[in-house]
Amino acid sequence: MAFWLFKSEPSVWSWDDQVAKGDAGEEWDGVRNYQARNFMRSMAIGDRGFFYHSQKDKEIVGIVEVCAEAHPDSTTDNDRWECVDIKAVEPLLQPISLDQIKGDERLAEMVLVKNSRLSVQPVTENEFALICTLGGVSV
DNA sequence: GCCAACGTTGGC
DNA sequence: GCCAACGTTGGC
Repeated sequence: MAFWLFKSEPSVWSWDDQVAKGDAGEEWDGVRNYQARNFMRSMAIGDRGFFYHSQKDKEIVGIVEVCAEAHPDSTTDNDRWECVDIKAVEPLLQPISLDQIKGDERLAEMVLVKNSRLSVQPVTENEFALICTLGGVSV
């Protein structure tokens, strides 16, 4: 299984919006970046990821699961853009802030730190497990 | 609100 | 195929 991080600006699409969709999940649409799209193409059903609030909050707030593989993005006619569907699994009891990640040498190599503009990115298994632990949830 | 970093576009 | 111009993202 692979691990990922999905970044969203909460005023556009928040964790609460995601939770409201329940197990049906929702398209992670609107991505217009090849790197991010390519990561989504490589995702498999059951992969886990973090849900990150950018801009104001700047923290990882929850865990999601991929529930549909890459398919055309319904928000555009341009067939080069694809997206997966994800569903909320559980919130972090303790959200993990960007500051906290930057301050932890074990997490300093995260793409979130290295390339802050990439909206869909891979997370290593170790990073995933550590953040789950820090966030108060079992993996 | 600013700006650095980065990605994309299009003229040559 | 290069690169200048432009647009967008997101941290500060």
